[in-house]
Amino acid sequence: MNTPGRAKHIERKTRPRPAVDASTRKSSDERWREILSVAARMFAERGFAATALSQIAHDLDMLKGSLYYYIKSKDDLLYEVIRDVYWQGIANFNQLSRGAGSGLDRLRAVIEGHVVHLISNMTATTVYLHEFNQLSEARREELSALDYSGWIRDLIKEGQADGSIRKDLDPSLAAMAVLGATNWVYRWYHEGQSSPREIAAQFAEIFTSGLAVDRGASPSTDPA
Amino acid sequence: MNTPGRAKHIERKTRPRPAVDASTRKSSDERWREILSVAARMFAERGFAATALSQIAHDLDMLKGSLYYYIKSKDDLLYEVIRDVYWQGIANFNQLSRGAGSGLDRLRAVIEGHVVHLISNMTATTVYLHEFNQLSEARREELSALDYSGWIRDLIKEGQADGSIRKDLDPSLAAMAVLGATNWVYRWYHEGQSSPREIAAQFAEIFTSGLAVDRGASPSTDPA
Amino acid sequence: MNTPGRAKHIERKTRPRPAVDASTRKSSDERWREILSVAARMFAERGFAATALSQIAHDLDMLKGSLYYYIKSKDDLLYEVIRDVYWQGIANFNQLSRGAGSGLDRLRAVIEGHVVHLISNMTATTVYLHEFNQLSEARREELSALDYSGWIRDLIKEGQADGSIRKDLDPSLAAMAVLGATNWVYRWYHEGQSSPREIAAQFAEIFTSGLAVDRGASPSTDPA
Amino acid sequence: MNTPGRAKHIERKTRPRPAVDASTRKSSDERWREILSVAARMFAERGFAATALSQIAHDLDMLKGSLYYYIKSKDDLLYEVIRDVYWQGIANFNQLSRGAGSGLDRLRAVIEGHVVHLISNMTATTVYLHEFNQLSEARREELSALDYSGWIRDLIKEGQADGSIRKDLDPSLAAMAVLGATNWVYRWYHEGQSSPREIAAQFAEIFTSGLAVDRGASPSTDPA
DNA sequence: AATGAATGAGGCTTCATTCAT
DNA sequence: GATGAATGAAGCCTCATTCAT
Repeated sequence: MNTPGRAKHIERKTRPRPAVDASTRKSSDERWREILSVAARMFAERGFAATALSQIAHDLDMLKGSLYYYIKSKDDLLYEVIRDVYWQGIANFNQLSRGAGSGLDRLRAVIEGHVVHLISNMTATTVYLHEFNQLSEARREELSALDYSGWIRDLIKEGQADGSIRKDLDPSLAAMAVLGATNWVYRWYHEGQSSPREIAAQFAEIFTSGLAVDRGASPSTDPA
Repeated sequence: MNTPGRAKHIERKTRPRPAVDASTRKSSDERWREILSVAARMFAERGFAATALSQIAHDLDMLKGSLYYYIKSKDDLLYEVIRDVYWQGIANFNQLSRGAGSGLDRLRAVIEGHVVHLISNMTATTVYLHEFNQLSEARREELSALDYSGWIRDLIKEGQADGSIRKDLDPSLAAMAVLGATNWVYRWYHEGQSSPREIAAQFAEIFTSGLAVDRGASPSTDPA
Repeated sequence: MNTPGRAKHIERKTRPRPAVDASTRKSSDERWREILSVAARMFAERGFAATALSQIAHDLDMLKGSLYYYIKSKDDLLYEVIRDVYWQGIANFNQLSRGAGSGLDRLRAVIEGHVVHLISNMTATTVYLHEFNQLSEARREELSALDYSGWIRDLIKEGQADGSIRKDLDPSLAAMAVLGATNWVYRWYHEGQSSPREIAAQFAEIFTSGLAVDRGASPSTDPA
Repeated sequence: MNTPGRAKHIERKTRPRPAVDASTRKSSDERWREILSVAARMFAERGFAATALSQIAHDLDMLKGSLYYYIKSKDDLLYEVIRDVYWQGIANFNQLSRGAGSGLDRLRAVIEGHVVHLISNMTATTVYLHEFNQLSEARREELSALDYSGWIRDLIKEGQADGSIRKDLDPSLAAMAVLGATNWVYRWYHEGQSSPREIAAQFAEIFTSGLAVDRGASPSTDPA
């Protein structure tokens, strides 16, 4: 597991795009987004290794060879899809955990926000969560700063310190439980079920109830 | 989310080698179990689609073509790996949920038992959970009876009926939270961390606390 | 029977190369015709199942995988080779049988025309006649409209109706005799023998004499 | 084409069979005949190259490896199937053409006998006629003595000499017509159609009428 | 900004054949 | 008289990638 902290200082590299003059930039950029979108969808649906570039190209009404105007390798495509959602995830978490309130309060906010964010970016998130290992090792390392589990664990520790969270739980394991429940959403959610907000609220409720100090046993009159 | 990754653990399960007397030397059954074991390990490590039969054969010191003495297709191999753990999972769950006690009590037993079982069969479980969709459609349908989420949901409903579980939670969503937390274990567990039993106990504790009735009924956030 | 054998002749048909002006260099269409031609020749020489795509590719100075830019499967190649000659055969027959004259006259024209056509398209005809059963069932059905035997039978019936052909012969069997003699040409013809027209004329003569009315009506053997 | 004559002096080689003691010989021999029979059927149905030994073995309820107790190679099987019918063909022809009467009379007998023989041995004949080229070159040469076309041509020449057959026909071409019509039977005959004798009679009638001297033009009063 | 025609490597699968038992 | 477990070669096919146009 990784050292946590508030999302380290990592500059965002500019996408490797071919030099295009100003006039064509606009449309090329649109095409690029289409490509990413189609690729994300197919990687999510069938898996990275099981998706052929020719299939992606087909859905875009172009030939597979033409994709190489935009990418240097298939791995590029996976990387770009994941990088997008990766940075959004970091930004999202930073904002969520920066709030006021006890550790438990902030944990609730994080759970809710995480679930909503995940569902809002379902396709890319699915690719990120399911296909990360298919990235080249270099790229996997490049994208290793995002460590939700560490961040959540720290939040739990803070809650234990400020008396809002039970001390009999292992912060790391509790963090894994939270992360598992929330990440797993990509495996079962589909539209038409409960709304994202409802899911988020219920999950947050379950975990805050589960982690909160037991009023009966050890009342929360034990501030840090 | 957390930097995802599967194969951190992937222990080589020692095969339950049936005591072979001298006359039965090197039975085909033994070889078949070796094949299943190696295949499971590699599918778990690199993914089904990214694993070549030649790699599996290489690890077994045989030629890739020779695998076809045992299987009819690569899909067969995935199927056999998954089928094993699939039936064990069903059997395991049946036994766990059959116990006495309130719905909540049985839910606790199921959570604990499920986590322990999952960790005990880490490799095959990883394949089952991560590569299920790579099965042919026919096979996916054949293996569609295993519905942990439905079973857990029913358990929660029973708990709500017998008064042991809060009625303000959606049983389906709560079941998904439980299942997500427990299934996710395959994504982060590796030996040397907390013991399986410890993990199981803590997860069970978090969810039983979270779902139990009789806490101060804190549906709405109740800031300090 | 005779020592059977197919490929004695197998001339390399010169492709009808559409006059290409300088701007249209090396069109894909030209390559495709080369592929068809080479495939037809090899299928005729060694049989479909015994011909490897690698052999075809080798003769074309390309890699076997490259063939798949043009075809979807090996069966495709057989199909395309056969389809060409199949339609030509239908067109040819239609024209031949449409002529004026008695049934016998038209039968003579058909026999002559059929033999000439067959020899002119020896390679493809050989593949058609010898490898038809190697087509996938779907394709065999697709190409089931060509029914020389039925057409010839009808011609004979017409001849019997108009009094030009003996009525003591079974039209179906007589048609089979005609078809067998003419189709069999692909098994023995090779350049340097009698000319196609000569063969055609002699075959036509034999059958018209054999089927014609007005010979001394020799149904029963009439020894000298 | 081959030098004709009455089937040269060629001794029949003993089948390459493993040395078996007298007690087991009987049953082994039976099994061998079963093997030949199944192989012939499958080669006739799907073609030699498209038939796998495993399919033949399957139909015999044995394993493909076990076939090698009886044969040394797949080619062996084809060879044995063909050799049987090959010798029968030679014997049959010898007997047929040895009769009395004019050349035309004997031609009639040959046609009739050939058709009946062919239909009586349909499966093996099909393999012989359709798969001969799939034999190894050595074996093809070994079985090159059977030359129906030459024999028939000679018969026709004799008929032309004795005045029973028209002199305006090329004996070779006429022989090919006869042979084509008769051999082709394997391509269309199936039980439930006209009886073998009927087919044989009609074919003989067509060709004797077609080849006979025209009573009007050149009466058969022209003995050798 | 893309096409068309490949390449080359490698993937899955089949199959004739072997050989110890 | 056959089995069981391979081998090794080859077959069909896929696919990421290239490059001239």
